[in-house]
Amino acid sequence: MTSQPRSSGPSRPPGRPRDEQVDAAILAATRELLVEVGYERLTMTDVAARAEVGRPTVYRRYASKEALVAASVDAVRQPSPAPDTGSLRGDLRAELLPRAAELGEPLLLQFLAVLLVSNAEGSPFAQVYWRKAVAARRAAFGEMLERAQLRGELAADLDIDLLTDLVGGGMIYQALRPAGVRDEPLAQRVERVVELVCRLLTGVRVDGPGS
Amino acid sequence: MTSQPRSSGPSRPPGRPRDEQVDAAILAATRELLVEVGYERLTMTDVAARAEVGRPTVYRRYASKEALVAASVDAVRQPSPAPDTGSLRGDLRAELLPRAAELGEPLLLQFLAVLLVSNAEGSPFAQVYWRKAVAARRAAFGEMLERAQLRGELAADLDIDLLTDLVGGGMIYQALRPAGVRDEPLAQRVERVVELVCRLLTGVRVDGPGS
Amino acid sequence: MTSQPRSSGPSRPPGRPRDEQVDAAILAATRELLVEVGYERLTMTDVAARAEVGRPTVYRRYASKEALVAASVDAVRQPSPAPDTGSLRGDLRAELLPRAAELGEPLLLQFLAVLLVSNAEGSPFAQVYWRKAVAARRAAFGEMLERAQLRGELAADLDIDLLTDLVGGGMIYQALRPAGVRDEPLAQRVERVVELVCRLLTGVRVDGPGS
Amino acid sequence: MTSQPRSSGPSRPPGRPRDEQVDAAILAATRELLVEVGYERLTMTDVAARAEVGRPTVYRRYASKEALVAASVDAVRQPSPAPDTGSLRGDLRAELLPRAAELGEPLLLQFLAVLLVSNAEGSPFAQVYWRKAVAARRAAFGEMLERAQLRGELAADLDIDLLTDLVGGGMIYQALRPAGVRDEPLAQRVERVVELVCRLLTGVRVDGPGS
DNA sequence: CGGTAAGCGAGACGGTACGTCGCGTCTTAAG
DNA sequence: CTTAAGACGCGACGTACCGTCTCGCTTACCG
Repeated sequence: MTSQPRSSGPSRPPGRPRDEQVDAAILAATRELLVEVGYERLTMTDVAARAEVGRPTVYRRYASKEALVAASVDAVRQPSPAPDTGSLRGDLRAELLPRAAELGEPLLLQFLAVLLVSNAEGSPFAQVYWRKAVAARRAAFGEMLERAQLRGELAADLDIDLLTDLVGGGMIYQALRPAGVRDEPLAQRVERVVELVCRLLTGVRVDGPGS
Repeated sequence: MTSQPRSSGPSRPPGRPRDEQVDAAILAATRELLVEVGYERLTMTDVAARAEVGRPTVYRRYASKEALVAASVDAVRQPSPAPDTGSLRGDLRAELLPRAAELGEPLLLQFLAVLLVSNAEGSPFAQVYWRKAVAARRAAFGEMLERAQLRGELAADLDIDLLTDLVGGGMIYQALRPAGVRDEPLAQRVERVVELVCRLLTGVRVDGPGS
Repeated sequence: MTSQPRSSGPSRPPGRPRDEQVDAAILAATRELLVEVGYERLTMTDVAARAEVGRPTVYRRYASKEALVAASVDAVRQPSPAPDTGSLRGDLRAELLPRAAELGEPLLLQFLAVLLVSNAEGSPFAQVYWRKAVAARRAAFGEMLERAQLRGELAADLDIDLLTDLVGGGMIYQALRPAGVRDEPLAQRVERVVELVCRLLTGVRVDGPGS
Repeated sequence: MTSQPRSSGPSRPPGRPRDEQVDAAILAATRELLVEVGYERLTMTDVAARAEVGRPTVYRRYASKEALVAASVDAVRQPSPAPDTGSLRGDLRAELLPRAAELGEPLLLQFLAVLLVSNAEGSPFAQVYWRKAVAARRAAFGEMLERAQLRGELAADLDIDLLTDLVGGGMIYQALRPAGVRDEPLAQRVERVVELVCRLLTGVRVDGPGS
């Protein structure tokens, strides 16, 4: 395969090609350090050292620390389709519980924080990531809710985008509460949030509509 | 008797007391710069320069950038009691709309981001702030909901703490969405979230489950 | 004695008089630290602390570190008359050997170095001290040599000022050679220098002028 | 064969080599500032600025101000052989007058002072320099005197090492006397010292002891 | 198969912020 | 008016990290 006759295509650029193992090592090192020390205390020098790579080799791939971190986290997210279990309750659980598990991973949590800080500082990277990764998830969630509306499980005039924000915010909020303040495991807490959301969305009925 | 050391009382410590104008100038400079350049690009040197103060004078008060920022924002929050308008809907609006206005201020937004980053990095400062500032707000909100439960406006078995998370997360989420992604003014968007929350909490039942 | 009726005289200035014990403590602390850590590493804070005195109390007496050091060393030198033993050799020994002993004291050595550095930097303090302390010693030495000339022990046309430089430089040079380079005790070495000076000044006569 | 590491030889270390122009610029800047403001007022920041170099670049080469100054002066001294004119008088003049000229240069003077201060503070740098630079000069001077002894111009039993100290001290003393105290140019004064030394060493006997 | 263009590890470079320390001045309260 | 205590403005210190550069070497392709 090495002497493949060009086949056609964009005709690989001249010179030595980039080492893919280096690519992987850099991203892995970044993720590890991100979890271990956090964004602020992560240094390019440390990343290069852990990846057993020269510092310029990192910069050849990513122009800045911010870009490196973005890429390292981006690479870890894999898309998954919106669940379709047939019931709103089932869909919600199928969608949100895995999401909660992800939030429990320190890497994603860390990244979330970075995203927010960068965002607040007007970084372009935040917007890019938001549109790319967050928007997809939101769209899936939205479809899920629309199906529930079609089935009549959910009030048809509820603003789905708004609802998505509410549920998403509620979920993320759990993960961002400092560990020392939380009194129960994240997973359990999130489970209860999911239950609450189900109750609210399917129409609470406090003491009957009769009054 | 003349040399009696005032017996009890706080009896100021010896030496020149700290200049309160300096205190104020440092906090003001920090807030300004936080808004102008953001947390990462804020430097102690710049803070000192803007406050027209020596750098060690800043460090005398705050051991680190993190502590400085925490204090600067902390000083800006003033407590307000939970509203009591007599109806859940009125209370929610009275409580949440001012909160939304605060979120619109770049300073608080910036601080929120810092809080999250610091938190993820295991900083003690995040926990302290959380307990001090956030917890008070949450308690007020909780009382508000409890009154609604007593009045029968809200299902008595709803977990108020959970509900608080959900609403709080939904609110904050609005503020943290990158400006470029938002399509309507923050205030207007939040108003709609409040409406949505009202509908959910008071038991939606738009067209009945029957149809 | 405390209630002495003013006696008369220049009518003591108003207010609390300066504490003379403080004066002494400051100078003593300075000398100790000068010997222990040297001029560069000596700090006003340390001096004040060791003297158990506030820092401004030091500054009230001495405007700068340089002035403090000058005063501290100055206070240790006491004048002594030029010896007059009747012979050049006796006078030289009587004058130079005590001087050598002084050079052995770390304090004076340290001060000498400071004097030189300050001098090279054009400090006024160096000149003042030079004129005050060094000049007196030089004058005494000069008188000694003049008496020797009158007695005919010393060539009458020798430039005494020049001779003083030569002998003085030779003496100081001994003290300034780094301890690690010296191979015999300072006192012994200086004794031999004195002997050499005596031989040279009284007119060496190698193998007769006849040739 | 292609990857053979050159077998023996110095074989440059990996990485970018140090910029020799930077080396030179730093030393030059140091010398200039040393002359302009003196040792105490010389700052690493100023050196770096004048050399148009980052501050860390200076620290990469010299761990401290002391080491920097040592190197900067060290680089300026070039060895010269002991003169051999055939007569003690000629040799003395040939050796000492150039030395006096050097002493007239502010740089060397400044350095001399630093040497002394550092020495008194127990710095290793002083001893190193002493052994390296001073010892060589002393040896040359000693050889010169030995030749004079062999020729019978100088008493054979004079201790040459001691004599070297005496003459050296006398010379340096001239340079270190504060400029404001000196009344004639350094060069002229030194010339007279040389003359005096010649008279003393060759056995003074101006008008005989008889008169 | 030798040339050439790029990748690579290493590390120096200019710049900038950090957090500390010392200087010399000031502002308190106590005497 | 002196004293002890200590805050203040200033500015240097030595360190760390950023992002760029320059080395000598290696690795692929391309003629």
